[in-house]
Amino acid sequence: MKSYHHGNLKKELLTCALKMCERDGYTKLSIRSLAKESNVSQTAPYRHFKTKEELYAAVATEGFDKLYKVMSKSKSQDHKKNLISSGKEYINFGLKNSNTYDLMFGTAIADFTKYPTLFISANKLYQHLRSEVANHSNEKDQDRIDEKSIDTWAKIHGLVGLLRKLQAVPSKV
Amino acid sequence: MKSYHHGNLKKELLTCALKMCERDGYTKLSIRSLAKESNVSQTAPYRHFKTKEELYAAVATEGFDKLYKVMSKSKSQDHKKNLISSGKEYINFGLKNSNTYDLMFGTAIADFTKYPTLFISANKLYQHLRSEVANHSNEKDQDRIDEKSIDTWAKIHGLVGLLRKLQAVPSKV
DNA sequence: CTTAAATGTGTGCACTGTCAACATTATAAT
DNA sequence: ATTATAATGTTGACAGTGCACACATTTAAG
Repeated sequence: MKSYHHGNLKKELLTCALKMCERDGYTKLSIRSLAKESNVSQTAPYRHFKTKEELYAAVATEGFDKLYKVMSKSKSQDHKKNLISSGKEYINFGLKNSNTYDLMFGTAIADFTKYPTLFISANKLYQHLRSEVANHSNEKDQDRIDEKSIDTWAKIHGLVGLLRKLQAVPSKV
Repeated sequence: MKSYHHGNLKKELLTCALKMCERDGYTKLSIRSLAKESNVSQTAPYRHFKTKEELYAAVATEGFDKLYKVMSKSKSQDHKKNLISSGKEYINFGLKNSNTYDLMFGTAIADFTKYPTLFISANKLYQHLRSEVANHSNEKDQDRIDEKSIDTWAKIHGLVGLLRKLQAVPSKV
């Protein structure tokens, strides 16, 4: 029944990895366990991901794309509403997908620039946030927009991190 | 020369682990490599750290204590100065000791409450920040103080994380 | 002084990332 | 269509890992 060549292994590995990562945490996500869970030989994944970090990068990319999606949902005329919605979605994502989130923002992947698709996805997310900040603040100066964007991102990102450590109640964003 | 019983192995292991963690990142810090670098048998560390996570916890505790120390340096009458100094020291610590920082705030240690000394050290740090925030803001309401404290911590924590990902210039804190 | 506890060593198991050699299939060149 | 080649799969091996066990040696308590 099962042919020697799978035909679509890379995609299947990726979705399986995403599932496993979120379920068990990325530290538990091993190439071998991934292979086993995908019913394929131990080293088959190496044909599609040269190294474990590359697998991580692929999973993280998927994560950034998913996050981008939920943050782009709100398309109100009210720019403030958009920004708030994005913030909520961001925090929600960070709390619900905490394992994937940690892979995305931890030190598992040392250098994003080594993985162009990952870098692009992460940047796309930033650009989206940036545009929302720009719209909301009516700021013209590009550097100031970047400063504000990073500030807000930092705040939200920090919140996500701390909300998981402490059992504190989130303040107003 | 070297006696069978080391006499001070735990402390020596800890400082060695701290060094290795910062040098290679906590993912590379293995119990075995630690044992080797400390010139002791592979399983000797297990007499002092029952599990790898416990070793992590010990290193992280050390990190929190160090961070507390540098953040408590400034004892000006000007509360604003104290807060700003602490912020700078925090960011500096996060950037200089990025590997240890990641161990402290990543998901390597799932639940702080499992390691009381770690929990206490982390809390002590928070209480310090909290007191500085309280002093600076002249706020009375305890919940509001907590909110503000978490907000500022979140912002700084987020900043540290992002500053390492992006090559951006930090904005005013 | 004897006995128990603390702390060290050696061995072994199951798992990991990665590599090299080989098998099979799909694709491109003739 | 047939053949060479590249893509994709499998098996086996190596060193490194966390951890559990039995054992050795030292320290401390009775």
